[in-house]
Amino acid sequence: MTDPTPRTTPAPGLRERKKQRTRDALIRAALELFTEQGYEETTIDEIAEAVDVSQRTFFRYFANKQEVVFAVQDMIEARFLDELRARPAAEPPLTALRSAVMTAWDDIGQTIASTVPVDLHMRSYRMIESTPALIAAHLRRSTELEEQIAQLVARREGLDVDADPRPRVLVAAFSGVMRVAGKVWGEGHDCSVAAIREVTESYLDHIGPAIETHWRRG
Amino acid sequence: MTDPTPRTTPAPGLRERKKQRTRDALIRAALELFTEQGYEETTIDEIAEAVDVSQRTFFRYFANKQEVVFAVQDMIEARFLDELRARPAAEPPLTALRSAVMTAWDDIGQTIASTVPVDLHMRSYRMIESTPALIAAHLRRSTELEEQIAQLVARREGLDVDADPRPRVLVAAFSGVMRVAGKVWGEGHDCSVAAIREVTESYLDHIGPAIETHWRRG
DNA sequence: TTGTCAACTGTCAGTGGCTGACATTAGCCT
DNA sequence: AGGCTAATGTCAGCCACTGACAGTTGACAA
Repeated sequence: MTDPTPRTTPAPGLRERKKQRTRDALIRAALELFTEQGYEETTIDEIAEAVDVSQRTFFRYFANKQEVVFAVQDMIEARFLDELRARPAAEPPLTALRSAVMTAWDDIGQTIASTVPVDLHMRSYRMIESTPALIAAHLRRSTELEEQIAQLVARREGLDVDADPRPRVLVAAFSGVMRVAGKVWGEGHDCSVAAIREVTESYLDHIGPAIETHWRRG
Repeated sequence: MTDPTPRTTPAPGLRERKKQRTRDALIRAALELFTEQGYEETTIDEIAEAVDVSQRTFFRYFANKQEVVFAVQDMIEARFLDELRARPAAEPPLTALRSAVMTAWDDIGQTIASTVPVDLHMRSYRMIESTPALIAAHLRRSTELEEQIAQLVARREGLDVDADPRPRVLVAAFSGVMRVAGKVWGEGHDCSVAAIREVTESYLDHIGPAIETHWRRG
């Protein structure tokens, strides 16, 4: 009766599905509470109670209170990095970054929205930017992600990140643009995925021509 | 008997001096413990006990555990901002920044060293860079300081930070260089103030000519 | 189907960061 | 000297987080 040949994942059993549901519920409940009454004002006990699990269980899914806030970002970033790794090596670096972002955003429409509605994600973004402790965490995460991207870009081009400054510079510029795009989206009223796609695309168009000189010595 | 006409400060009484001593002792003890056994591994109780005050008193001097780590940086930054404000308006922006840094470092030799030995300060710097929670806090503080500097630079030049991108760009470049200089100093073995002065100066020399075009419309 | 194993969860007790309330001490000022 | 007020100690309590132990529940083989 059961089909034991799924495409890639090894058939998630009942246990795995249950775990996933609990995790998703915790994220949703946490973000809902955080955005409604504030991050500091929300207790882990409240979150756990909303999902009807023990406080201890919360900490079995998330190492700390901050982690649940960035769970969605984690998914998006992981997807982005995967896409980036999958881009053909022949593609110029900025083009690869751009394509990866776009593909990632498209997938988010399906994958993420099933966990957390897009507008909740947007409200969370605003909450992060207005909570000192989360701003700090966000900055740290950003620098770590930048470093990862720089490493990937360098490998694509066969360069050494420490010897050649161009990967880090490109990634810095790219990240700066992405950051501004995210900010503009967060301040706007359009919570759709299409909106952030649009904004990102137009912003990337601006730096594109300016940087996209031929890297690889011909 | 008492001289009621000090130059600027209104004659610190016994109470004030005592407070200052307690605060300094707390900072010294905290940094000493942090650098020796680690930040997370050190308890507020330990710090308080080392200075022979109650835990509650610690929290009357510092809002939280992180604050004591950055107390010295706070002094340095405050001094730097003061110097920057005092620079003549005729000076080109980068020159003003450079002069302010140099003067600040010179003062640190006297002012800060009396609170915390320079080598302890250097060890603290290394500890911060290797403690995730402190890295995050450090990044947030840095962006806030950058914003303040950008505001000051903009005012000097009679510009609007939101309308003209140049202040923020200059400050970003300046901060980047300062950051690298700090890193290089932290990795080196020379804990003297002269060393960091030297490093800073040489690094600033590099970007100087590149950016120092005439800003003010002549 | 059943029984075993391992994973998931709840409970409990405890640590450490942090705060409010209240009493006590100690510098300041007349 | 004595009143005022700031600084401190004490205590009780909240909340984030953790280890230990026990109970429950999927997974999997006999």
